[in-house]
Amino acid sequence: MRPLSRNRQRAFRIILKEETMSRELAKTYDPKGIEDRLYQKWLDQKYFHAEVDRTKKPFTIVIPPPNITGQLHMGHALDETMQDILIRYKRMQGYNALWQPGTDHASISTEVKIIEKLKDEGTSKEELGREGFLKRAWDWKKEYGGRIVSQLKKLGSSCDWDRERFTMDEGCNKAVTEVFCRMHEKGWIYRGSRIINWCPVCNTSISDAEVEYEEQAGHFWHIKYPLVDENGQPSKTEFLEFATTRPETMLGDTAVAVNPNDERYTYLKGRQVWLPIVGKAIPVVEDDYVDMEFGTGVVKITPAHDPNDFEVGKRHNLPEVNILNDDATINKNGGKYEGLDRYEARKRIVEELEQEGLLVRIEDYSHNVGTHDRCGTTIEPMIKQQWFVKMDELIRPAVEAVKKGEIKLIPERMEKIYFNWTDNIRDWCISRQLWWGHRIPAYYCDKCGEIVVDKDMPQVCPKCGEAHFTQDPDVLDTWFSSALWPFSTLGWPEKTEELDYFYPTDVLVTGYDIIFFWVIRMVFSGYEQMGEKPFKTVLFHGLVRDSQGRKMSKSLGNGIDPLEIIDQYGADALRLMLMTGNAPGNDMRFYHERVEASRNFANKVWNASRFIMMNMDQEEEKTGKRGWEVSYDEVKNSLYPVDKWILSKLNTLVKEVTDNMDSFELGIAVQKVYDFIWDEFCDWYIEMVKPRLYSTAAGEEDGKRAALWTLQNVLIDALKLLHPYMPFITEEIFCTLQTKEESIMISDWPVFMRERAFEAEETAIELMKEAVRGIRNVRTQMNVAPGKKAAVFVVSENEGVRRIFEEGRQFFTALAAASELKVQADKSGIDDSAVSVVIQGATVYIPFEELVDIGQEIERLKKEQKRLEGELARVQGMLGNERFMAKAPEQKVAEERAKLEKYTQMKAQVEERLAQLC
RNA sequence: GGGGUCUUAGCUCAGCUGGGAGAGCAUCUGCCUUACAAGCAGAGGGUCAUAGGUUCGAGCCCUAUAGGCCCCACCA
Repeated sequence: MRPLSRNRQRAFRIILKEETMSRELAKTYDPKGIEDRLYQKWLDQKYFHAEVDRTKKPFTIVIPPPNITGQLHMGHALDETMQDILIRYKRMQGYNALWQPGTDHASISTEVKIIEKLKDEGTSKEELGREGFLKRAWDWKKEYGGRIVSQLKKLGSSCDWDRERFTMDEGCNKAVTEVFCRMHEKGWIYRGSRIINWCPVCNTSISDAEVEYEEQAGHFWHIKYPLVDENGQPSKTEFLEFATTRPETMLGDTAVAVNPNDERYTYLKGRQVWLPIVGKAIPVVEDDYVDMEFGTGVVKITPAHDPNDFEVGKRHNLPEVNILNDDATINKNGGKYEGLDRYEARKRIVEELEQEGLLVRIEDYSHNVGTHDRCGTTIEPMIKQQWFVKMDELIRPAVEAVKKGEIKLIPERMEKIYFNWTDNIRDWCISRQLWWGHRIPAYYCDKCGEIVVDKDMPQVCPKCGEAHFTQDPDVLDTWFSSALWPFSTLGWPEKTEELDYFYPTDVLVTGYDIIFFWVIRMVFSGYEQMGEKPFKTVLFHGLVRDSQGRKMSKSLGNGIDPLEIIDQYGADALRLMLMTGNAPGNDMRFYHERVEASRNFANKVWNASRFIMMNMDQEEEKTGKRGWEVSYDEVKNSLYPVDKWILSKLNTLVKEVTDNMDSFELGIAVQKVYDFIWDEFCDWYIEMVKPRLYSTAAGEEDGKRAALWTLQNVLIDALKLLHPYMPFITEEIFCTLQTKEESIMISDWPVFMRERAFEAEETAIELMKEAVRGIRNVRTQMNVAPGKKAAVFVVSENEGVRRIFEEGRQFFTALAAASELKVQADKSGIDDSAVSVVIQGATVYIPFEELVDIGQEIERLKKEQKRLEGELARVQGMLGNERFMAKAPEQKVAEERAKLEKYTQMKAQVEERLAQLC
């Protein structure tokens, strides 16, 4: 390999093979070292930073803030890669691109982790007290909060780190308090005693969205309660049978219900049943809620521990008897069962019922049990005083926005999931009995108990004048602050320039799994607080699963650490792998083989560039001029048809990729770039220009320079198209390749240029490619040794076709392994035993010295004849169909006509050749 | 119970508004051709789940069926 020019040596010092200290570029691309160096450069140059600039159009993405407790996983990697691609693309297009980063305090997750840690240290939350605990939490945040951020950087994320935010920083706190007070003022946040989901392990209420149902094998206990006789005593003969999955809740039963239309039970009207164990009479009520078809048509009602029963209880004014303590042990209302765990109590109650002859039978039963999504504990419905957000009115603009298309969801089917939630929405329980989070700005008068909601602790009670207050001990659901993220990060409630300029944001990228938790809540919060949507488009992605299609999880131990993959293959390879062959909203599987394929592509790009740089160096040594110093106008007239062909192909690529990116078809876009670089550019174009570059013949200087110019400029544009996906390698090559611009990430995105569309050259080169493929094919079929050259005759009556081959003679000879190329109008001088390949308008003959099996050759031609006949039949069928001709679009008809001509011509050529041989 | 989604080459998946079935990996054959063996040149392999329908034309639209996955609801 050639030595490098001086400035090139400098740039490549880092990637030289250290062990040899030779001047060769490494044959394989090694991302180690390069990635960190380039990322640091971008940071130093402040390329990620965006300032309000009214002369430019903004393009904004807010990051879904990762939890401070989190470690980077494949889901993040996919999420961040997509955002980075969009941001880098828009930045190159000249937009003022802001990627707003930050982290989430993740109230309950973090609190649980800290509690675990405290336990290890032999202490506890209670022992530390609220203040002490919060101090520990902040320490924890300082220690681990930065970890996830540094991991995001490894991916190449071009976030504006100068603007990093945290959901519990001063500004976000202010936003949360402001929203709480405003909504309370409006009556949309209220405090109420309602049935909520309680996690007995985390000791807090949780929202409906946080309940995960899982199918569990359980039992159905068939039980009977005695009716109450006329003396007010339990009857010895009359019973009412029903079934339950949670027998212990009978301690809180306050009624038994039947359907009013159930004729079997009309006699029960006005009667009572005897609640065993507890020993009291409870009424029989009639309620439509009861399904007559199910079981015996009798339901025990426990208003305090079942959401449906709660409703029934409200309708019939039933007492609510809470039988559970917060840790799910039975409380004093459970009498002798007080203090027992809910499951132990269940066991004993069943035993007691059995002894009393009230247990009819036990049936195996599989049913869905609500669990807490964070800890997996079976949740317990309980009636508690909590804070709620009233949803019915708040949700309306959020529904309208999507219906009217003001907010676009990609893929579209996500809209159905969205509406499914909005249509069935219930009030949002926002208070949590935790310490780590935003404290609820509600204050209770120490004297009269009056509730005052305000930004700060009130001075005097408006009711009784008392000056002492106690703040509500609860904190807010972590999603309450996340819901404000698109505007709180931009400075709201202050009227900042940023807010005015960057809001509404453009795209939100996230997984479909948090559509309820987050997306919808941001939408209604945006409309409510800002009077404007938070983003224009939501781009959803799926889950990254393991190679067997399972979710990656800690318990399965099947998670793949993105950082290890980056270490092994480079961030670019990981990013490319995540983006190929995947459609929006679809899950994908992780395969090492797929990362390897991406790594191989990086290497391909590297080597193509290496080849081009080598040739440029040689040219520079000779002429002292760099390729990029030459303008298009200077080489325009020296361009060969192949040069125009690749430029034209690139031109089309630019248009298509841009269109795909604009429609968020990121996977399709990168696939096209991949195919262009590997197939068209490397496998064809580079091979086509090699003879020209290596030529020492006089008078070829202009042509050589045109080739170099084309190589370099096509490469640069291809790198630009690739840059959003593979930022590191493209930057490294770009900077080495030329010195005009300092970074590819702030260079201009390529645009389609009409004057660089060369249709004639495209057709010509495609024809030659077909000839080359045909010849290679025949050679393989005939087992011709690769090194063995043979003369090639191209015979065509068409002068234009002959000219095409004359103009491409140089590379065609090389690619077709021809010892010599003769282009002629007739087949004079060609031996009959020559092998032939038919392309449109020409027949290519290859006379091999060895005897060719004529029979085999005839066979081959007949096969080709048959294929063409098949094609012709299809085309003629279409063109002969009146209705096709009447209804098909003009362009389609023209295409088919062209095919008819092509196949007719080729068939004639094949038949002519067959006639000669037979 | 309601809804979504998938079924395309041996495997994993693309296939944009309907207009002659694609990629990567795997397999087979031949090549260390001075950018790249993480490569090059060739090849094999698909009744696009099944059955109907709409259409000049269906992998794509409609209906039904079978199987897989997911979300929501939660009949106690």
